[in-house]
Amino acid sequence: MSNPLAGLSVGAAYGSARPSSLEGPPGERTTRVSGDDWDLEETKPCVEALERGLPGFYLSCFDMLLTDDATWLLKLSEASPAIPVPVPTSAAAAAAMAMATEPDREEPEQCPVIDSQGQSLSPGGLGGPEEERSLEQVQSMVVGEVLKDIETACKLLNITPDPIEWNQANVQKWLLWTEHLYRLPHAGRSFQDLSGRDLCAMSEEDFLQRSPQCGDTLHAHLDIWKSAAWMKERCSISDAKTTGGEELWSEADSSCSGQPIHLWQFLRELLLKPHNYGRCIRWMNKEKGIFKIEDSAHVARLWGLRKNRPAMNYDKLSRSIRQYYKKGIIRKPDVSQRLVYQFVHPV
DNA sequence: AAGTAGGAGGTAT
DNA sequence: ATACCTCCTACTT
Repeated sequence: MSNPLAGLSVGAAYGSARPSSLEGPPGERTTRVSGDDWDLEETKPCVEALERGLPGFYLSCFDMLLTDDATWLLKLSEASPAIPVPVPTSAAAAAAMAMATEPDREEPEQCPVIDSQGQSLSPGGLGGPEEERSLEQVQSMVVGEVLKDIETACKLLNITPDPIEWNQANVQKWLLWTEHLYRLPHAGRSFQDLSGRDLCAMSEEDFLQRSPQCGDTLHAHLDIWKSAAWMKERCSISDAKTTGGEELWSEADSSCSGQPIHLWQFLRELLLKPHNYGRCIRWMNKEKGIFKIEDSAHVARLWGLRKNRPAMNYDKLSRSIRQYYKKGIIRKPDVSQRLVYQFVHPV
């Protein structure tokens, strides 16, 4: 309950943390293009290492990311002097998350999940509960490490965590940083004239257009930052809630209720936080409950994150919305517009 | 191309 | 049974 990250799914990033028997449901109709993206090698040892106290959790991928080449630092220092040496503690986790958040790249049918809805704070019993608990530890640890990394990067680059606030120079710094961290070819020039807001509005295709080699990777990493901003917001809200008591948020936020969240609740949560999600979903007429999905892919991704469904997309999300027509929860407004829906019972 | 609509079969609780 | 998730076809914008 006080865990601000309960209900947050980073399970996708650790796709194979569950036994392989869960790898895919029987009877699925399409072939899984490639499961490799969802299998972090040596996950099991990693989890075990975690349980033992963790040092070197990310080591298998970490050494690859370390480098003594510091030329990038020189470039960066032009913009922000006196920078400490960065230590990307959770670079591997971030990379894994990048894969997970990248929308529909390969559409894995189903990947094993860490169910973050299960409020399994049950005392460490045997077998199942124990495993559940350790998976939760993994989850929150990954989230924590990713947030920490981003915080470090922010201090280092002197930029804000939320990409939307970046100016052109900030964007360049972030690009340089990301390119260095993940050894990507330089593409900064292709993004020269863009603010953070521009960047956030760009689809993966836009990224690829500007940088065919690594546009997809950059887009995925930006997604991590966006998601992190989202998580951070949740944290602060949760903290505020525990100190401040029950108010408006508690009614809207279902992440603490223990019940699996419904899609309509989730959409309303997003709508109630325009500061964070106004870019992807917003009220057109709050009184009438009419809202517009501005960025269908992003909303779908958020929903997939929340439900541990990495293969979620707008096609599926919208199908679920359409199931609400019959139930009288959501409908199309009288004047039907693309991506515009209406709550039948607005609050 | 992306969105809309709804059938059909599947999973998880 | 409920609430999706996934896949699909047909149609519209």
